[in-house]
Amino acid sequence: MTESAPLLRQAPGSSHQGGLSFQVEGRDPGSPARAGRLQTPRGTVPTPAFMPVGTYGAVKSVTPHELRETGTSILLGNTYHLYLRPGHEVIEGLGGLHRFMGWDGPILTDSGGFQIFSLSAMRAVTDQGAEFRSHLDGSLHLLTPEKAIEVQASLGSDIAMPLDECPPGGAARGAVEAAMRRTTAWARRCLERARSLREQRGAAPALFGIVQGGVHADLRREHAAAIVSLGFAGHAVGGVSVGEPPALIHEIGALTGPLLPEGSPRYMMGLGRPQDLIRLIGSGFDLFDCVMPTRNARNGTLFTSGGVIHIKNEAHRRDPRPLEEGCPCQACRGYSRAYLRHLFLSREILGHRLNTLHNLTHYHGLVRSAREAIVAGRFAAWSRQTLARLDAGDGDD
RNA sequence: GGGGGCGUGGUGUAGCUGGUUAACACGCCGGCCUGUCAAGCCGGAGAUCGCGGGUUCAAGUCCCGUCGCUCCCG
Repeated sequence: MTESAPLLRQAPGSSHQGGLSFQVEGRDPGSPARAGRLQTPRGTVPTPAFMPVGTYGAVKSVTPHELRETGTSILLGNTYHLYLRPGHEVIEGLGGLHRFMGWDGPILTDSGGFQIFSLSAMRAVTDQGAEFRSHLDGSLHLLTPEKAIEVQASLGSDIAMPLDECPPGGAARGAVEAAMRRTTAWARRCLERARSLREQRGAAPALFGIVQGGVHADLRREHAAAIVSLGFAGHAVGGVSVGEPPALIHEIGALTGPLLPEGSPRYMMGLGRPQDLIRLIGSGFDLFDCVMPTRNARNGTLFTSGGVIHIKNEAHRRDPRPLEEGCPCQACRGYSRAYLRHLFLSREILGHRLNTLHNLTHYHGLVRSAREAIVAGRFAAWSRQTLARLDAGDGDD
């Protein structure tokens, strides 16, 4: 973990790496898929990796200790939410987000760009930044690219995301192009602010660039080139699964993944279902985050290698079996589907916890299997078989 | 014994002075959820209105009887 041999040969601005290094340890001969190791000052992340979403400084219903048990190696936190509550300066005063929430592993923070998009009813975006109203109390705030970096730095984030503009799936081409230009301009400002912070304080988060471009192949190519040229420590694809036809998710991934540098991490933002992760790993992506395993757990949808289980369904009322035979999670080790169904229908918080632990364990197990398959040189077969099981089953086999 | 109130889908209730396919909540069944305003959202099944009779073009909605529950007075 102390070794710091940056492999960002393609990235000219290696001074922006913020203590990160990334090694590719295995490649699939038939696709861009690779297995790697992302080293951060707070620990190593074997890739492909899934990042549970801890918006408010907590992965809902579970503790950091339990997250470790599910296989979590890196978390996602959120600038927008923590800035509004309790306030980044409060967290900074208490020793930073890691100490505040009791998680000592790496944290990647989202910039708030997605909230500008998803809370669109209460915002106005200009070149200066995004002016928005708090969803908590209606107060007015201005989030600039510089501010986004400052907030993430004071949280103590290990990997910060630049402020970007994420147009909705149905956006007109012109709007997508405008969002790209703005995202590029903001990316430069974010890099500059990170550089100056590093000079002032001696430390600043590593920064990943974000590629926009909507559903247009030429725009994705153009923006990938623009962002890659700026020398980020890693690269993300944003603006995916924001309302466009689902089939395009994989097309965008297949096109854009290989356009990003091989020597640094590739992050597909906000994805996805297990099927999506498998395909995107096949397109060369290393990092993912998504609310799906945690939110769906609380809403009663549980993931297994045979497909999805709706735990509230009548079919599970008297089912003594675990969700998935052999799953190492707390829920599968100790409880029946019938009991989990009962907890869900009774709205017991234990149900939310067990369901969340199961879904995260399943997600981490999935990407770990992908990693092992890549290292073993059998990713193509693994991918085909795993997808086939998901497509065939309903989880109740 | 006398007087009053109530009986509407599984449960609890709406249904104004009678007028199209009886509403709501919860429950039940099913689905959705992709950089979390989300322990959330959407949909479906389910009552002919205690029972019998009457008035009326038309009754859950008025009248009579009856059964059940309930309150008050003896």
